Amino acid sequence: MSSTPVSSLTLNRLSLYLRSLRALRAEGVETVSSLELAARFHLSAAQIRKDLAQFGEFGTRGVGYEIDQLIERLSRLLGLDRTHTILIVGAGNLGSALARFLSFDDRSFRVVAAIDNDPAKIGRKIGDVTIYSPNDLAEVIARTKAEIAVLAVPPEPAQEIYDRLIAAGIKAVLNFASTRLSRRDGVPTKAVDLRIFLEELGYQLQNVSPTPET
Amino acid sequence: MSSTPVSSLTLNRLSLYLRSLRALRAEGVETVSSLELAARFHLSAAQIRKDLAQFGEFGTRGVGYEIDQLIERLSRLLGLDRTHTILIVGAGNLGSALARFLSFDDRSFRVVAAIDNDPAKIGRKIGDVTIYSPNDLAEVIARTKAEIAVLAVPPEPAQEIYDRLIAAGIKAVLNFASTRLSRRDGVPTKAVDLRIFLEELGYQLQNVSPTPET
DNA sequence: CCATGTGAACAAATTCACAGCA
DNA sequence: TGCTGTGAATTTGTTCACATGG
Repeated sequence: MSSTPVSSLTLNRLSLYLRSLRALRAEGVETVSSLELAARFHLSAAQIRKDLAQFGEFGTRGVGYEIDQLIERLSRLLGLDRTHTILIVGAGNLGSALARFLSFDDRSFRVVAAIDNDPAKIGRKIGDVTIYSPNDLAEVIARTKAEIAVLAVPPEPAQEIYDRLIAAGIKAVLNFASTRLSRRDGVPTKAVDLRIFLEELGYQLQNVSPTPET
Repeated sequence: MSSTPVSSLTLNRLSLYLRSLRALRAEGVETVSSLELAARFHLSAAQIRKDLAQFGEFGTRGVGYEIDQLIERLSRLLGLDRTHTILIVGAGNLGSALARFLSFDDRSFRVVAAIDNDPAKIGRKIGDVTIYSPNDLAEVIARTKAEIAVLAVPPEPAQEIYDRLIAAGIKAVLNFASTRLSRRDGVPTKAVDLRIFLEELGYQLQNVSPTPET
């Protein structure tokens, strides 16, 4: 099915385009050109066209893009037309916040369970989400059909837990632990390292006014 | 002072190198070559050398890098040798979690205050961090000398709050609101969009086993 | 002799500019 | 006519390979 492997950068922009398009639709706009979209949301027109063109011809020359249709197509492309189930691993401060935060109001993502090794937490709930013991990991994943694990545990046990998650059938991992995981082939894994973002800002702060970064 | 503007990519790798070096130092290692560092932490040796060389000659040929010295220099470079003060803006789920989570045990970053517009929260604390009213924004920033704002508010008011923060003297912003901010020149601003990370994984999940991304 | 530091080759991503179609 | 879709040019980032110096 897939022709060229799509880069992370492109994918992230598609999410952005989708969000922008939804905003326009909410305003009742029906058609938009790459130029309008770019001007409105601080993007690059040429890039929008390049990104979209990778997946087929979405627009009509001389007119632009039909918004509803483009939203529909991008949603399908990103897999947002079905629900992805999320398992929160580590119900500390960050894990709990993510459990609530990622309970978006839409149909694309749903937090189905949480795991924590603190006996005091097991059986309790974060909003609608129940916390289970690591002992029940495999059972919980099987029962809830959790696909994506959000790893919010300390760095030390992260690798071991990662391996166990994959052994138990998890299909993708979003890793908030500040440690480099050796990744399992075929399991998309994305690292989000909050400390590194801060350090980048720390650097920029010292260096008066060089080009601010994204 | 600064010669070439340093890319975000390079900067983020420097943070990674620093972390790796600290791990080595904790093991009592005193000297390391780019090759050893690369092998140990799944990095590229040539890239380590290129990245470091941007900032002067750090190593000695035939030997490698003296770990303590390199840690010292990288810390200084990234501005980690002094404390950066953080203001949490929005004390909802995410903001509160970040307030706790970013209270690292080291000297580089310190959360000094939080802001929220919910009257019920004002005056209360998240760990050691007191929550203040948006009305006191300027006063709080002046008193605490907060440099970095961590924006964890809903998308709608994000732009307005961002502008107010900068008017009140904030020097850098880490933005967790899922909205594109029009940024103020000279104020480093970094967006962290959790939704987009998930959507990327959502895409990869559909597309069986193409190259997993970082 | 050995690992750094670096120019030169390569690869990836972005921007330009225009041909071609509605 | 106007905007898409795209090859070509450019810029940015990474890897290679080696001369240089401790």
